[in-house]
Amino acid sequence: MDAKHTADLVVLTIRDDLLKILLVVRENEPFRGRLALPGGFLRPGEDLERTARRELAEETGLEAHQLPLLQLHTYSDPDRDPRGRVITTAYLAIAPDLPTVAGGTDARSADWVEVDDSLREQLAFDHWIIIDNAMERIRSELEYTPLATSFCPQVFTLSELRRVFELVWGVTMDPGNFRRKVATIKGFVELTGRKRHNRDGGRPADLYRRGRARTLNPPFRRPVGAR
Amino acid sequence: MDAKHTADLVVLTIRDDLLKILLVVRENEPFRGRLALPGGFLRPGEDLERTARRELAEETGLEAHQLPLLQLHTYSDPDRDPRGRVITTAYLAIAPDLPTVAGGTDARSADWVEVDDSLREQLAFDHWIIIDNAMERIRSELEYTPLATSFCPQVFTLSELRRVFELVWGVTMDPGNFRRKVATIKGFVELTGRKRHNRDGGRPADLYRRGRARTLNPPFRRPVGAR
DNA sequence: GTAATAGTGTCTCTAAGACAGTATACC
DNA sequence: GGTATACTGTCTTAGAGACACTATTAC
Repeated sequence: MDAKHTADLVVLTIRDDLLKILLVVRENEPFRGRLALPGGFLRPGEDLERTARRELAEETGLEAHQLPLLQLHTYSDPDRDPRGRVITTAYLAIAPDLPTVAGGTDARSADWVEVDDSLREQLAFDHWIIIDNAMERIRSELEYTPLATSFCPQVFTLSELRRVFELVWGVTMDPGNFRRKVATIKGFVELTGRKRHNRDGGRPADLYRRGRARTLNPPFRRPVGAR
Repeated sequence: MDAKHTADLVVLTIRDDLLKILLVVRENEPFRGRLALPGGFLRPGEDLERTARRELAEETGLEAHQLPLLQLHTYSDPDRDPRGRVITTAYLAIAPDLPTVAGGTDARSADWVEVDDSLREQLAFDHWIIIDNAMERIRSELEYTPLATSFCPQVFTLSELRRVFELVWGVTMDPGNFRRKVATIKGFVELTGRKRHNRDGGRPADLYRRGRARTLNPPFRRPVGAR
């Protein structure tokens, strides 16, 4: 049988010291007016990753040519879309805090919503399941891959990096042990030699950039009590 | 745009002390006569996991109602199928050594092929990429999930379980350390109390069954030099 | 007894967690 | 000086790897 196919995006960032997801208000039926993941239909000649990038730009104004996309999962319940047979593949994008986004053609507006809040909303389609699955995947990816650095700008402090782990896992971590742990993982981060001064005083922090490692060895272990 | 959608299966087992994958010889064009993953087209009312189960039964005679399927990745290159726009979602199934399989309707024959051999064959479509990605995924899953027990029958010895890790990772492991490691992971395996006697002598081995853990804590660490 | 396989104990080293102490900034 | 943030060191414990040793079978 023939089906339509969409790519939906879970776009995450840290803003105001909170973990936030990019959601759009649907402009068209079905679920007009509801919050939804940005995304849209596959076009001829495109693969799904290109669809995801194009829709992200169209719906939110985020140009993401260099943003790495991670394919998450494909949802194919026959009844998941009231319009008929629509299969969707979810992609993950993580960005450092970005300028406020603007709605594009398909969506009335695009905004950052705290992830926990988004899961309490009435979302369009099965999007709450997609977000829920995505969050569990991200919590796991933090253990074994340098994904956490995707939340940080090009150069960052270890406090910023630690905050990513704390927000995603819902824990607090000892700064000293975190620093030592990061240092034992080869290729995770590199010293830049520069420092960042704080407004309110305090010792200036060393600035780091991402390393070349594509996998963390040894991996992080999610603390007991973490999400 | 509309597209056709297929589910393809990476079915693995250990036979003759080798890691083997289930492949079919294609009965129809395109790629008639070539080896391919079992799989086929989505039908109305089915989700992709049901498609995968149905095709597995039709093409290979394997009834897999209770076999857990793990969704791997969706492949959507516009040119991946010469017939036109066909997107495929790959699923993983792992089975303990099974009775020899027979070809079904769509496929001339189904047979177990050593995985490394399969990657040297000229496979249909992009199936070598799917297998390659699947193997990397499995190597990773062994670290964090009880997937290894899926290769074993309901009750098994620790030597059998250790052999799964050795074959998938391409290493040899110290039996004593492996035993101690397995014991520290809560809910990974449980003692049955029974023992298995060997033909050629040797101390009888304790028999275990899978535990309830869905994630390994602490996880295994892939030895250096492992695949 | 020997050969074969299963299982235990011990020693060393790495890594994790708790937490005290030091360093460098702003005020 | 006080406060705030960044970083270092030390102690204890858990886990990994190497490897010697004991246990139980077939022959």
